[in-house]
Amino acid sequence: MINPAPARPLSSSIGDYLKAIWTSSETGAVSTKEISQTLSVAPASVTNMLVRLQEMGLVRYERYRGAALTEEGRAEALRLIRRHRLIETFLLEHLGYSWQHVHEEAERLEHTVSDEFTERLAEFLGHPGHDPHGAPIPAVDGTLEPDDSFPLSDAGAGRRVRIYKVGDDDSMLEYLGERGLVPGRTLTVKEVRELDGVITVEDEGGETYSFGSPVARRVFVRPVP
Amino acid sequence: MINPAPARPLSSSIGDYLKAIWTSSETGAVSTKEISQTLSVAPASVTNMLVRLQEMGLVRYERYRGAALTEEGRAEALRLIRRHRLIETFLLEHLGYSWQHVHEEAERLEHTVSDEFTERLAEFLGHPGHDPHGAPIPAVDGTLEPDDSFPLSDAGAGRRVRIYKVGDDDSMLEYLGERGLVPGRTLTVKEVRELDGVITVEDEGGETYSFGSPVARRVFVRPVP
DNA sequence: CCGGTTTATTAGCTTCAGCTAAAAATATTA
DNA sequence: TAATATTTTTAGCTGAAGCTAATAAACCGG
Repeated sequence: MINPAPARPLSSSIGDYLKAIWTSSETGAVSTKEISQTLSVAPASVTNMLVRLQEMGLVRYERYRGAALTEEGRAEALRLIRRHRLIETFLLEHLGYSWQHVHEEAERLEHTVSDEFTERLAEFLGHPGHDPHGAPIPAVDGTLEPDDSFPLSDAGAGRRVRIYKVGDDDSMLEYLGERGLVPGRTLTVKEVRELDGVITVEDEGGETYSFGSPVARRVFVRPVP
Repeated sequence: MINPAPARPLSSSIGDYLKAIWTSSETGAVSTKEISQTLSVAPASVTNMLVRLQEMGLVRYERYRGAALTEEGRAEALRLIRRHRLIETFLLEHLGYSWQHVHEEAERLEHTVSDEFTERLAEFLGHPGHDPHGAPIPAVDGTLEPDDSFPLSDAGAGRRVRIYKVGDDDSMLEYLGERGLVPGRTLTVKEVRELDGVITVEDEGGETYSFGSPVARRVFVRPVP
């Protein structure tokens, strides 16, 4: 069975939990506190919800030990992320949204929209593989392109890299967008200054730019062969 | 103040009540029963909600006497209807939805979408004045084109009429759409049979069609000068 | 104008998803 | 390792928005 719709439609907050867990679960289990912070919800509420999510089979959870998604939970999270990214793409490319406003709107819409809407939208958009931040869009069958990118701040001097995606922090996006730091751009790292982490890069036209580490940590790149 | 956004975002069920009241309020106050049926909700729940809606200033309500929208309630209802019809237009014209599926999706989306989304979508669609059923789309300032159409079943023999809108009953829409009974079409009424209410019309190409009264009551027309 | 039918309301309960405050478990550090 | 700090859980509450069952008002036919 590929990507079966959940029996009962999941409430929007359930989806928020799944996404939050998915996002911060690169390293195993996720703590109550972490979830509570991502969702701006009291820790006690998180505990509560985790118990329920476990009963629903979406999460594995052990008291005082944190939570992780089950296969089913992961599938549901990826479905939401697919929706989110497709919707973002639509808002940015067709409705002229600014990067600042997209995220919030997409966040709300992704919980409301049906599978039919999602797939028709995908069709309308020409089945994009990435959203405009460069983040890969999970496929209908729950497949997600492996992500081997790393922060620009970790690239050594002399490296040639291509921007893969940019973090989706609202104010940062605007800043990066204005400077043309968008996915697909190829840069050569000229210098990484030990002292303060300032990194200097050169674009294809020979222009050079310098960024502090807060920026460099939010621009993800991959090596260019 | 033109169309002020409500202080707190209204929950989706509140919107459902407002729309339900608006829709069945051509003749003054709306009864608890009527609302209860439109929304498939127990009468007791309706009473409950009406009290709250009154406290919020969206509805005028007197025990045992029914409810009517206040100016504020009406404005909110029209805002939702504007959203609904714009969304329907998008789903039908750009995502290739069938008339059957549009309504449900639009119903859910209209509660989620922001004003910004609505207006950007209106822009994207070229600020249409009517949705694809022919129903007028309320303007941003809450203005709604007066509707002087009447059911085809009430048009006397010999009348020349233009289809203005078609009822949005799901199965009916498909039926009508297949026969090209869409808004804008001009027809001449040839005969209205007393006995069973069957009405025979001729289109501009000289083709004739006959419809029983269930259909004829759902096709709204205006006289053609 | 009285009695029955229909429609509305009240009272009291349920579920969801949050909250606070207090208690318990785990982690850290002196 | 003991004391302190941090994190997590438990217990119990809140507010929406629904529900049922019982009661009350309004309407209607004889």
